[in-house]
Amino acid sequence: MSIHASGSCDQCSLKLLCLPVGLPDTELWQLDEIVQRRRPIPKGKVLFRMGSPFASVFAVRTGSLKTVLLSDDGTEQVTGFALAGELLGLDAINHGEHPVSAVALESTSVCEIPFDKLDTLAGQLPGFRQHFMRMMSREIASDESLLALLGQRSAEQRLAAFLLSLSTRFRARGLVADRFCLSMSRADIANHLGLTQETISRLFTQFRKQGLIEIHTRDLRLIDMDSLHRIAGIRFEPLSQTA
Amino acid sequence: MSIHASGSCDQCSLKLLCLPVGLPDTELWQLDEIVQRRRPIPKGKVLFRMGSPFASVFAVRTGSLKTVLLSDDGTEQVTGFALAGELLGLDAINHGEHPVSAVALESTSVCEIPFDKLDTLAGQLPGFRQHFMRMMSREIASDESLLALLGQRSAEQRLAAFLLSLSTRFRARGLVADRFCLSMSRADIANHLGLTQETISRLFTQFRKQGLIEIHTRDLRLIDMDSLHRIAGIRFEPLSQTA
DNA sequence: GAGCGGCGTTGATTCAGATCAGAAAGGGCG
DNA sequence: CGCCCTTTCTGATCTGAATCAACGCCGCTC
Repeated sequence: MSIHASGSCDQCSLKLLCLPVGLPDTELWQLDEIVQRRRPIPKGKVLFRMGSPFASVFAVRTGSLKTVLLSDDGTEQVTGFALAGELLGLDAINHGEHPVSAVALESTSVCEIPFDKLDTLAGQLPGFRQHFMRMMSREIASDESLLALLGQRSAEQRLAAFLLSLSTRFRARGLVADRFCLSMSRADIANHLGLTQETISRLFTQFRKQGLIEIHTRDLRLIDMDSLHRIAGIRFEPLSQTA
Repeated sequence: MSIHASGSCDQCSLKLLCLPVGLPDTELWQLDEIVQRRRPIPKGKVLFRMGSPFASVFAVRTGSLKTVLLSDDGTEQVTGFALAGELLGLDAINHGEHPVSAVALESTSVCEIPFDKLDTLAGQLPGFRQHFMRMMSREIASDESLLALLGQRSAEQRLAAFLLSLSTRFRARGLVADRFCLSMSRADIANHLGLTQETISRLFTQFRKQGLIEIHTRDLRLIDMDSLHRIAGIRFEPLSQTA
């Protein structure tokens, strides 16, 4: 049960990124009414576990998470990272259970939106329905970009594209685009990009020596974005909502 | 207006796989009314081109297509193959233009569903809305599995998994699971799996020599599915769990 | 502040799959 | 049927990233 009901969608700084997008104030309260605000999830703890029943979609309020798909043989794939304003659980609507686990990368708070109520609202408010479909669609499109990244690009290109994608997402959140903190470990980045931790580490030092970035453990600064773009080989269209 | 109106959803053999799923007969006619049936697309021709404006979702009636994402630098990624009963264009709802091109792999017929009408119907019929969301969700989940395939698996594992996945999809369409025709070229398979056509070719002969499959150009027979399953999903250790 | 464990870096070596180069097999068409 | 063109197959070689192996660093706890 959520007792921790600080804030409302109306007052939330993310309302231009998150589910409320496009909802007129006269309708926003209806969404607000079904949103449950939860107490923060500590770093390393799961929001939901792969295989667990699906009942709600989640929106990240603060912090970040990774989504991890565990295969039968024990292999893991970090399918994405979720930042503030992004939705989690869209992949679970179909089967009714989560195909991935969501793990907090830092202390993270989320809003819970019970799916049955969301669906009802989608029936009533065309604008909301359309926006929700767009968010699902964006998820598909961004997964496709990531597929192209994993299928066609060198390690160097992948990391450059990943950093630029993060940068874009931070900027969309009103943060500076050239200086941010990596909440995920090298191993998580590596896994997500289909590489190894050693390769990521080597690339970070290579980029640093080339004067493209500055990095101290997890504090990152992008110095030469143009070169990074050139390396990435893609004029980016964002990599992923969940990149 | 579509003049080529052969058949209706009600009579279509795919109605248990396609958009009509879960719609009671009393509502099916409403869907039927907005579906436009097109004349077949010849092999190699596009259904829609990357970058073109999005107006409709398409359902494959017969035949098959590949979806291709073209990057700025000219590299292509085959993001998927669409078989009968599957939807195309879901990734375009967000930006309003197609992020991929859809190319027919053989003579292929599709049904066109104008998205504005689909959305209206989604507002009116909860069952339809929920099913459509499930189809979008499934797309996301399956892209995530593919991500795991590209991120973590060897060439051998990728191809085995791909063949088994095709097999499953054919079976769901009432076809035999162990004998089918590959409508896509080796190059398409290779690209989709993040490999080269030479590797695919070598793997086919390897699988043949191991007695796992029989293959004559594009006519495939899966002989030892158990072994294919074993190949598709073994080895590797989990990766560090937290943060 | 000594010891410890998780993360990150660096170096040496290996190997899966890419690349390069042809040969063979179809397949459409005059 | 014979020609041409595309697709597929096979072999030889190369290479980017994985793997294997230490080691340093930082933040803990005791």
